[in-house]
Amino acid sequence: MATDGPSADSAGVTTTRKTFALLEALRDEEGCTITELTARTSLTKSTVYRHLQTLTELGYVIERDDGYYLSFRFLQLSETPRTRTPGYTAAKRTVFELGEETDERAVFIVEENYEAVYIHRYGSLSDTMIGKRRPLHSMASGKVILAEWDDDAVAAFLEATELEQLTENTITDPDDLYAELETVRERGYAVNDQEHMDGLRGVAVPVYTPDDELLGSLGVFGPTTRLPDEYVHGELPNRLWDKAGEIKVTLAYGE
Amino acid sequence: MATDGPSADSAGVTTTRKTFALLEALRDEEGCTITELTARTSLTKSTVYRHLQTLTELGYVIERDDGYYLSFRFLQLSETPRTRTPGYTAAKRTVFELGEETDERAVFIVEENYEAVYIHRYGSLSDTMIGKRRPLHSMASGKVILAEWDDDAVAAFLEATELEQLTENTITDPDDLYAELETVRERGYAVNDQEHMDGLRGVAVPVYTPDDELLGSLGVFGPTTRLPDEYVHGELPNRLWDKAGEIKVTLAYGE
DNA sequence: GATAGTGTTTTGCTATCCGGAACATTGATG
DNA sequence: CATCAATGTTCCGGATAGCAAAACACTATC
Repeated sequence: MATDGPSADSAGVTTTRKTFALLEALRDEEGCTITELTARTSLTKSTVYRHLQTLTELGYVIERDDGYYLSFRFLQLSETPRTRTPGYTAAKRTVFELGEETDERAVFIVEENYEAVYIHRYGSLSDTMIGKRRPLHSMASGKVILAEWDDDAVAAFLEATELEQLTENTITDPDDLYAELETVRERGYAVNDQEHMDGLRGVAVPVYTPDDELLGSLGVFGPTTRLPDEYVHGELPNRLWDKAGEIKVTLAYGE
Repeated sequence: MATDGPSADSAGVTTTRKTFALLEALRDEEGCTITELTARTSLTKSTVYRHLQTLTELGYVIERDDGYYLSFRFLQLSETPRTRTPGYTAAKRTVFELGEETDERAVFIVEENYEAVYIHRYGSLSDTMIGKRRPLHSMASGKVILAEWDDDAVAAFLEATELEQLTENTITDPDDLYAELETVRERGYAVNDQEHMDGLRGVAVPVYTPDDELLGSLGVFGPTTRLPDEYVHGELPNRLWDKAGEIKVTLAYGE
């Protein structure tokens, strides 16, 4: 069931909301029939059919014998933000190298609408996580990004969001978060110590452009058994700083 | 000016077409103001405003001081097809390795609606090409894919499309294409010899799943000066076969 | 052949979307 | 400060586009 579907209480263009409810149902499960999409959305059969026909004509949905699929044409819409700045493209290559060198999951994450968004990721073949959104406060990468903001900006974030408790370790008290961000600023890196998911640790550093603007956050995560304290506070941040510096150099001097 | 916008002659849900006209205008140029989008689309100012507000509420568009931007949320829609099969994810890593090893542009391409679509690419920081669509007949990767089809399927393709002439070398005669596909089948690889763009050569091979289904096409391309005949017909296809085989093995036995 | 399930088309109704106009805001200029 | 132009935001009445329900067509199964 698509979670971002149209709501009767929402303003705006209702037809557009219905279209996206349908697209999100397909996002969550491809190859659905019209009957299945009717069940997954709160739309009627003929509305589903009509929207699908339109989306198919526009090239955003593919109809096959067994059902409907999202088209690769959405790549054109997603690559526009993902290549918004050459830094994002440079980070892609770095994430790959980092993943290979550490033999762990490597990620490049940015913030959008107060959420951490996976832009690039090196890891398993199954779930690429790209495009997925996570709370800023419970991730090393998110904390790195928050640490770049002044207190007013962090206060606005706290006003607009809730410090959701995901594990026993998750920071849920604003004062604790301010203190943690201060630690991140001093250290130059952030650690997620099972704050997002039990058994998982992560380290992240900020990535700056040659103009010293924050580009995003470069991070590595893995099971606690493979990321002990000495590594998390020693070699790993060092390696991440090196890699972040490589991105900066690539941007300053070209490939 | 968005090229896939709504047309007065089209059937279907007109409101949805207007929404996508707007999204495509933003795809082509980000950071536009309402006035600019009104000029770029044939929509009126209040329609533009209304749709943008809806898209912003849905999280697909971001409003900033200087204009409107596409959200990373589109990654969620594009990653669904791009991770439709683990083979595509495996191909991503291989494309990177291939690009690094050859020091050329490396690509993984699939077919959708009779067009070649760049799914993964290793190359310059500027234009990543991902999501872009190209004619099948003028690309090595496209010819590899066409060579996998039987004559009926190729005939249907020829019926539905036009063999557009892009360079002097482009194949524009159906009989020539059939002959070329036969050559591709015999050789096991395809060459694009300045058929798509003057000065550019490419080589591509098919990538198969462990079930021997066609996954897509793995290719390398670069300027003719760097891709001479001996390389194009010798070491390069060999390397591509090796890499394609690696994908197959990865899929068969895991990472 | 009959039947159930699913996809496609039809159709009348009305609410939604639209576009034009009014209004609000902002920045620049004198 | 006042004025003005440009741009963004809201309002509003009308009509048509979108809707949902129903009818119809198609397919697979027994």
